[in-house]
Amino acid sequence: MLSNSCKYAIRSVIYLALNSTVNKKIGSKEVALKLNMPQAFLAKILQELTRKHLISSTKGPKGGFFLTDENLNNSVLDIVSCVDGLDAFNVCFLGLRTCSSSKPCSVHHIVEPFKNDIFTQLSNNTITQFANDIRKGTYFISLD
Amino acid sequence: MLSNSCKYAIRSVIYLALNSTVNKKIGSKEVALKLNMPQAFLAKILQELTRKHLISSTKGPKGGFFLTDENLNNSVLDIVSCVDGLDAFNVCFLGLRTCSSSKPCSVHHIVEPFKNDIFTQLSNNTITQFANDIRKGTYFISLD
DNA sequence: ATTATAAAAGATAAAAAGGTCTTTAAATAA
DNA sequence: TTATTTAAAGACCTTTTTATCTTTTATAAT
Ligand code: FES
Ligand code: FES
Repeated sequence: MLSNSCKYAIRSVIYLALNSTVNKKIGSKEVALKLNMPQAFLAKILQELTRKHLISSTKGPKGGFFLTDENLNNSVLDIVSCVDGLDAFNVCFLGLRTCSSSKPCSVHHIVEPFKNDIFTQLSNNTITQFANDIRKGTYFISLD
Repeated sequence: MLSNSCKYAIRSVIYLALNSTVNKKIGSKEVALKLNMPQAFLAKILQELTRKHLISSTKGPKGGFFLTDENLNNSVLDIVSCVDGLDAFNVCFLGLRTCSSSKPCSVHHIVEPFKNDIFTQLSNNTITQFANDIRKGTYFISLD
């Protein structure tokens, strides 16, 4: 459902939420290492997120990526929207031209509630909230 | 979640279930036309399904694709398994190395029930049963 | 000022997915 | 038996995704 790039993006942003501050910026190298992602590829993705103001960065020594309060208040769906777009939430599981309850495919009744649930979960929660749940140990984002 | 090829495959097989018999074989041309799929590409997919005995075919005049009783009793998951494999049902939505309730990602509690539901729906129902629901008008597979 | 550091930019490339085209083989109808 | 029809096979092409490498730019520490 989500592209590889998008998965990398989400986990990276949460990692930054958990581990960086404006005084402790983190390089793409560390993120890639800790979350087991291809470094150069991740750098590109973070670059795009920066361009779209979903994360922040500065160059040079002690530079790197970090999240401002504004960045932290974005929803995870903002990340998805930025990297993949929102098409995935509108398409039919079996490839019908449109996904709708008036002309449902054979699995629509299962798929639609799921799409709604996941959409709600991703749009109603900020990066901070996702990060907090990781901190608490409720959920996980790394691979160890 | 499913590849394009797999979506084509599922809808085609259901179309064959609804419209073909051993005495009324249907060419890839008709299926492609009726379900709005690229004909040559679909031919390749049907070819593979034939090789794996999920559908049947004969060459020559009055030849084409059709389903035997045995074919009709396959589950839709058999199609998915043949075309895409079953990986999609095991991977983590956010890209963690493993998807498990013991180390869940932030959306696991939503994704896992969905994966189970859809897996059950696809594995517990035969092609015939899917076709019957279409016949009844409960669900749809074409695009008109 | 100089140097070291890290992101930005951009060119390049490998792999996978999606799709087309041509030739060959099998079956049937005439 | 010949012509016709349709799937099978296989070579080829395009686009998207995933990824790497090199050069440039900004920044901060010295
Ligand atoms: S119509 Fe197929 S998922 Fe909604
Ligand atoms: S751990 Fe992410 S979907 Fe199960």
